Amino acid sequence: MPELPEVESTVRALRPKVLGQTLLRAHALDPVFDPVPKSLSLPAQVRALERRGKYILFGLGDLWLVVHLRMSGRLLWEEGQARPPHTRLVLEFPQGNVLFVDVRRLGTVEVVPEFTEELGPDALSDLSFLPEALKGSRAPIKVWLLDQRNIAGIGNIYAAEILFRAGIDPRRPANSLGPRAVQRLKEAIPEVLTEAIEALGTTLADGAYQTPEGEAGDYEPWVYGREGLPCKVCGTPIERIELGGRGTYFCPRCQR
DNA sequence: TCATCCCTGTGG
DNA sequence: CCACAGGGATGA
Repeated sequence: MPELPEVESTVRALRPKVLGQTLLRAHALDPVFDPVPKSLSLPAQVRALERRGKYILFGLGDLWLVVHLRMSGRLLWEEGQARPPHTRLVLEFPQGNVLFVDVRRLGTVEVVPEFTEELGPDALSDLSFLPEALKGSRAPIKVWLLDQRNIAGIGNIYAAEILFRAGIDPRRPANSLGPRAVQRLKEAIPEVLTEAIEALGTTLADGAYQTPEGEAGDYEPWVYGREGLPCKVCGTPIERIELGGRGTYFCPRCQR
């Protein structure tokens, strides 16, 4: 589910709840996360809450509690005793709890002294590296955008949305993009991601994603998940192909 | 660079 | 029943 806009929305909603607050206890409801409470020295004050790509980092004393939501994870803020199905980990604060909920159990929570993931520049940072970086790869541009070592934060929904906005066929090799296409891509990335953050992300029909306070995201994809439906710009049916093992949606007329 | 796997649920 | 799902690690 969660890509940069959903993760950023999650962090923004949680920051005022937990920044500077004291994590009193951590409680694993899934044996996979038993090591987490043990490896923390509690109570500890939350000195930072940050997003790096799609990772969420809680700064706790000298340690980082690192969360990756993968496909179906989410963090909820719960002031009562409610424990939704598939709650895996509870972080207890004086005024409420942060719940890590994850149906598919692909998400990860780790405690580390240092964050060492090898991530490319954040998708919302300065993108002037793009032209040179793209020259070095023959991978389809959509596959390139999904590789977090190239650029961090873009996932399957927004890769499709960004390439639609930029008018680029997702199958084109990265190194085949001319200067004008690269420029459009460079502009489309922050435009799409910023709009999605303002909408609090994308909540698909299954309703799996919600903000920590239970709100749905309002972003409405132009192409993602719209196979066979008319392109909102030109009316041509949206196509679905497979790229890099993932479903890939695009408008064959608007994207070349 | 690809398929495969991790895991669970839903929809066709 | 099978296909597919917002992500990513792994090994061939």
